[in-house]
Amino acid sequence: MKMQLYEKQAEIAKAMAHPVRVGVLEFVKDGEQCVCDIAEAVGTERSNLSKHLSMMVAAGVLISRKEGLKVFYRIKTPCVIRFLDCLKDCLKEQITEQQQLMESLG
Amino acid sequence: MKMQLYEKQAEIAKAMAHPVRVGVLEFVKDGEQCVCDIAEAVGTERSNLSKHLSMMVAAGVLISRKEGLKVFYRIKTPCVIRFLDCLKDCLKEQITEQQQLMESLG
DNA sequence: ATATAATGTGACTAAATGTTCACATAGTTA
DNA sequence: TAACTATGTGAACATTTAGTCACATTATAT
Repeated sequence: MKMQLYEKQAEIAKAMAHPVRVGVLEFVKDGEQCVCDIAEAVGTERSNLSKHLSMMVAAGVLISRKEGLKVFYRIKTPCVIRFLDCLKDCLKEQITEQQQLMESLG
Repeated sequence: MKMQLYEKQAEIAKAMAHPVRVGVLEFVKDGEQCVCDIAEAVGTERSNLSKHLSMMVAAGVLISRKEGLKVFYRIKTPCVIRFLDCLKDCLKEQITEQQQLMESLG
């Protein structure tokens, strides 16, 4: 029972557990963007990016909207943005810690 | 440059991107626990768990302390707990959304 | 209707991750 | 010292994930 919840949570975490996907989230977090612009921003092949995007949709962190030829992706819920911020906070703490190590080294 | 930051963030997210690891975090989040108790709580082989634990230490989300025969693991920084809470919030939102779908189905 | 543009898909290969087993290590107790 | 307990490690294998290519699909414009 618990295990099912853990699996679901792991699936959401996986949707952010790749540098390309973190880049996508960063790029779309302030508003929807089309695939072509996302591709340019994160520097990835279209077909590869397509797969990252569709798994992020499957995991429930992104949703898409079609308009003419283009498909726009955006973050699905505010909690994904908070999640992303938490990730950055964790990273900041790690960097701060390393700086303190540096300083104590003299 | 940005890519390096994304990789670091992805590494932290990876540390939570597995059901066993989510279970570990849940189990140790209120205080340190020894490997034997963690193993029992998440129901995993020791050697397998050992590897999950050491990668979580490498990613900077856990730290360990040795006392006699036992090794205790605990969450390294408060932001990891917030991170975990975000994950649960995301899951809750998804479940709520599904419930609404159910209801609109009648 | 044809050509063009943006995106997605399927099949395949490559790479990373997870799992298991047998064994190693470190500390403890008799 | 010998036996025991808790944990970690290395090698092998299995599984999952990522990346690439050629091609399919959908919408637009000529």
